[in-house]
Amino acid sequence: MTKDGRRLRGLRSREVILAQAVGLASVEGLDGLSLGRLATATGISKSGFFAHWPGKEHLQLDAVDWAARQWTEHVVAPALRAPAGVRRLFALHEARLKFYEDGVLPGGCFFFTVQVEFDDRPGPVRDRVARAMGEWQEFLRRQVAEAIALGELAEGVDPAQLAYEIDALGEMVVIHSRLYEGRESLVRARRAVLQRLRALCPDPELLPEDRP
Amino acid sequence: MTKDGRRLRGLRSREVILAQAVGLASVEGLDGLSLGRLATATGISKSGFFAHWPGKEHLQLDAVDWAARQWTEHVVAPALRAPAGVRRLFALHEARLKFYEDGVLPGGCFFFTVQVEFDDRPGPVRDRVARAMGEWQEFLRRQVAEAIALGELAEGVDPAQLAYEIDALGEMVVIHSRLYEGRESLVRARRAVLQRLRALCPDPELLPEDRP
DNA sequence: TACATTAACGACCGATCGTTCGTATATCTC
DNA sequence: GAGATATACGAACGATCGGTCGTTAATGTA
Repeated sequence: MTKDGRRLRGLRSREVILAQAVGLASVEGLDGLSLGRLATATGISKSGFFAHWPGKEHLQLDAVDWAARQWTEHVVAPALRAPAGVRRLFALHEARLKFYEDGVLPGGCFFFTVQVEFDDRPGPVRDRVARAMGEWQEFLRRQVAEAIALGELAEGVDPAQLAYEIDALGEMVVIHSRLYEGRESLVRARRAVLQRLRALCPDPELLPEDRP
Repeated sequence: MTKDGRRLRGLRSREVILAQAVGLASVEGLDGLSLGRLATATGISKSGFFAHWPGKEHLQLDAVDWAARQWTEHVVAPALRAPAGVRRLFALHEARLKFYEDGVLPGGCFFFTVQVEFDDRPGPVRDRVARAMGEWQEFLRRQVAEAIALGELAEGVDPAQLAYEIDALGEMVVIHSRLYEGRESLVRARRAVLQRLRALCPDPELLPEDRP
């Protein structure tokens, strides 16, 4: 019935604005991103934003949710196609590296930039970011725990500790690869996790070889 | 001869300004830090800065150098008191963790914040930051190489790879510990490196025990 | 068809940004 | 002591910030 009405058009604008906001924020941060620049980037007037959000902060909150959804689609969902256990764990790590390598976001990683920006600034945005990242880390831990339960990782492994290390190597790529060009950082992060998992896995054949 | 003359007073002001700038920048970034706030924090008028630097960017460059000197004094120098090899390598990691734990800088780590801020923004500040961080990583690699040369690490170890992993675990602490309070992140980063080094070291007795 | 809602705009607001300028004064050099 | 130099200031600049307001027009609802 509705052809291209006011409501649908509004939803589309919302989507365009949020996508641009997440992309720009991955470079200059959610607060560093000014409404003026977002306006010129989207072709929508500054004051037009206030038809969708009561203020900048609400737009920021929605941007965080949008970025979380994007992360789920690009990283979590593809990895879930791998069989549970150590293979899914490594697929998760590789999907993340691919996300960075493909340059899905111009700044590399939205959450990385935004969390550094807000970690010392209490408020709703910080809380939302912390929650989203907490859920991701919890998800990582659960994958490790599942691999242990399946007997695909040594029993002595501490899920939280291993998840922490894998996450650290993933984050480091964002830092390193942006400051020094080249794929070196990607290769190192991949090798580090692969070596670690193969060493802890009773059946290393489940994982790709270390030096193909 | 000079009691408390213009020149000496100038040097002191410079020091006060840079110290404050580095502290504030560790929280809100070098660009996020505004001259107005720096003025109220130091008690020196905004326009007074221009007696020392021709513009904000030059102040930022000096702040990077100041932060690098601080890092050398607080992290590198103490670790150099440990004997070369794997002990010095681990002392370096521990000195870094202590730097974060002591809260020397209100934002945790100057270079971490600033590099995220500038990694997508070409210019002299970015170059200076990249150089300082490159020197630090090169220094780390040399410590690994020396440990191998001394026979304190297995021969197959790739210095760049191991240095990369140690650095990643150190950086992760800044992210993690600021968003989720508590020392958990410090403990994990310490354990991860300690386990890794003990596993690679022919004489693990050189290093502290894993679970004291 | 009548009326309320929604999307979007341009003009404008006070605050803050980095920066410039003229000025005052204490210190260094000669 | 004279003149140059360095430190620091207050006032003001144009630009940009997030945000308000009144308005227009297309759409949704009745």
